[in-house]
Amino acid sequence: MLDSKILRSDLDMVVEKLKTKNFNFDVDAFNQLEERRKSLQVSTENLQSQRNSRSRAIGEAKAKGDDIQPLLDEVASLGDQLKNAEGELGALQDQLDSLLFGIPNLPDASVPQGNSEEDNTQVLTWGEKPVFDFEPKDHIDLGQAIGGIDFERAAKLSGARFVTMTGPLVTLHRALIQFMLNQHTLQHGYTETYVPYLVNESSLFGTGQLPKFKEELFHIESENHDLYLIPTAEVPVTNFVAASIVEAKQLPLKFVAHTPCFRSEAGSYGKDTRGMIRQHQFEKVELVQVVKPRESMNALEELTGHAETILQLLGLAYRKVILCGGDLGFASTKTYDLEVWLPGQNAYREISSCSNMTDFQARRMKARWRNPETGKPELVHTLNGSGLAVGRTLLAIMENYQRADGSIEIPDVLLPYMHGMTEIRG
RNA sequence: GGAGAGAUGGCUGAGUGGUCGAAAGCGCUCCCCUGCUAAGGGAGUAUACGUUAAUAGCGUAUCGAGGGUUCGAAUCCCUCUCUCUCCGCCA
Repeated sequence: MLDSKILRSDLDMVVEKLKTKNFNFDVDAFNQLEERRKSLQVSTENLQSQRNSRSRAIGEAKAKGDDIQPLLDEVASLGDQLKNAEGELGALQDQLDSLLFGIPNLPDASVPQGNSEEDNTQVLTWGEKPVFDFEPKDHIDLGQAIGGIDFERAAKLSGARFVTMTGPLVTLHRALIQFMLNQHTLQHGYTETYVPYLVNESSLFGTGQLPKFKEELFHIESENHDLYLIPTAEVPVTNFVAASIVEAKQLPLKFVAHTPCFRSEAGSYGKDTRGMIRQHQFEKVELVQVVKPRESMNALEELTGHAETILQLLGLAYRKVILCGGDLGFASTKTYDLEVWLPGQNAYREISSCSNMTDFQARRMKARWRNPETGKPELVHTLNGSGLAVGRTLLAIMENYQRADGSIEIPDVLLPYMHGMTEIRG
């Protein structure tokens, strides 16, 4: 959510910046609503003021033992007028709110113009793409050869976009999670957290998934419950600081959480239908930071670096891009995507997305810190990034570490977690 | 699942219809005193919105959330959420 003050004071700048995010702001509609809101608010507050002073007078008169009936007659019509005015103002405020809630965060000046993935700018590439003296398979064929990855079985249980895995590949999957968590807690200074996988509407509003992106969520509604499956650990973890004031000396807060993520993938029919790239359910190790506003851009570099370290330690070639305005997420002011090289697809594919949300989520969540310089509570900045998406990391390892006979070598850093296994074969 | 208690400012906690944005204490800030430290004295100390050149004044809202009663609600009524205690059940 943007600061409604800058909408009023610097609307042109806001509209201009939103254009780079391909968001067309209806200036006329906003101005009209604003005008009406202003006059209605003033007149409503006048009525409230009258009511308050009259009521006080009645109280005083009563205390003195005077006859209050004439005073009561005077205020007889005030109640109805007030009720009308308050109702009208409330309805108008709701309209303005729903407008405001739907406006994305403003992009940083360093964000390139553009409409789609193609316009993202590459910052760097790391590592050597593996060279094979045979035709590399994709993870689906590899999984089939080794056994243990079964999409049809999952379809029987749940439907499309699910998978069951059995055997050593699942051990590798678990090893990845352990490795990532250990790296982030022991080397990068994050605090490990355990969180609910079902969250309420207000949490999702706080991080920006609601009200605008409801169709992308799994909604659990029953007689006694109204909850959503988390699409990412960002939601529960970032909301740790919702409706609170954090002491300056506690910042930055750095949390890491391993959770499943659930996404309905509505609107992505026909996209990545094969394999494990795009699933309704996947595991992710998520990094979240809560920082002082001044430090958030540095924190984004740091956090992205932490995700990159995982790729580097796993020896996976990747490239780092800055998302262009059109590809940038709703709540983000700047996002780095890390794209891992997949030999089976002969392409780089997203494996991590690291974003600085500045005060956008903090304002929705009312997450603040006490600034010692002013003594006042001010909004914090929040950041998050995948460190990494585990399912995609698993298939990246399968495809990058495959051998001619279809077996898969285990990267060195994972060996301590594989209880003796050095390779996986069918 | 059954029975009961509760939710007030950064924190603890008073307040059961009127001048209450809210006593008191703690914490914090500033000042005074005191030859260190400690102790003591005084003043200040919520947030949002509107108006405004203004972080000055003034106005409005906010005592878990939403509704209601009333001229007037932290206080009374209803619904919901959450917390705690006891009993039962249970991974």
